[in-house]
Amino acid sequence: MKTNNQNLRDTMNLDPTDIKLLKLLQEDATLSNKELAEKLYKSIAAVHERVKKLKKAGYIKKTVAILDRNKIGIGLISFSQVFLKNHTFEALNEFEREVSKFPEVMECYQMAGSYDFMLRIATKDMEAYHKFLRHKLAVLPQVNTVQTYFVLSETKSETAYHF
Amino acid sequence: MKTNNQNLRDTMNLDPTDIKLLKLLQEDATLSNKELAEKLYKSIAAVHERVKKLKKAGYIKKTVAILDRNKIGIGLISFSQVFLKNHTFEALNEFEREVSKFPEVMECYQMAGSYDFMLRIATKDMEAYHKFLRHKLAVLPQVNTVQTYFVLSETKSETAYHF
DNA sequence: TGTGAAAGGGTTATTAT
DNA sequence: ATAATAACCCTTTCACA
Repeated sequence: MKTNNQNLRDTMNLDPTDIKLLKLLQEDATLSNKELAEKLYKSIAAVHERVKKLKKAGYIKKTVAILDRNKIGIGLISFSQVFLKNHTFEALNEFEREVSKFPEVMECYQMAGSYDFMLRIATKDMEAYHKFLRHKLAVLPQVNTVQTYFVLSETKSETAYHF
Repeated sequence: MKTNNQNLRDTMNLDPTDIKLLKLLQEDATLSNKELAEKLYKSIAAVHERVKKLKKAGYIKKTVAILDRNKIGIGLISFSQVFLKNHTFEALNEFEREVSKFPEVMECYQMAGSYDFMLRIATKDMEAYHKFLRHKLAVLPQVNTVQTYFVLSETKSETAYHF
């Protein structure tokens, strides 16, 4: 099974129809096979088959609803640059594992350059961020320093890649 | 119409079922009303009605497919801190408007603190990033300096908020 | 791979409670 | 606000090109 999947992923080639399909679905995943078929000048069955393949091959990782974060009480986004005390394999791994468990951490990236990790953090407000920093992030034994920048306003927030 | 919508948005209160619904859909928007109804111990019609309301009221902004960016040839993510030459209302607005048009810019945030904007940029590779910087971003007349940090690896990437 | 048709299931509007 | 019904549309599969 594992081998099969891997083979599919590595060998699958996207034709122009697949690319259009992916572009449409990453903008609006509620499009029905019928609607997609019309836009692509293909039959419903053909579209259905392609979408199934693209999912199986891992091109489509998941389909999700994007919520209005302010309406659900997520009022503060911040970016934290985290410097670790040391850069052993174990320290990096352990930090990644632990920090990924925090629900406030939406994204975690290991960075090239002057700091080690960049986190995008979503909290209700400044007080919630403060608690997160004091009781969760700063408490991790691998962490040396944390530098946080707060978002004033969100101008663009896109999930669809241009390719 | 506009007034109606606005009223709906501002006055709608979420009960525990709405919250569970939103949480389920932001993890997996392919769940059918039937599946949601089973998980929430409600009727299909009730779930259908709630989802419709939550969309209309703007809680659910859109539903999208999340693609595997490496498979579609987006190999480089970078964060750019952008400092503007001046901070007039017009300069800020004009920068936001122009930078949002670039497909490489996935996210644009105005920041509190020492720099003005934070961009998350997605490109095929370093060469594509370089072209973007030289011919698009650095060319904007409002831009003073750009400091870019490159992502080595993505440890966590989540679209679902914890609320 | 793509097509068209058939069967089954899901979605949606309507009704009533 | 929820439940039940019915009509409709969509998804899914299959035989065939």
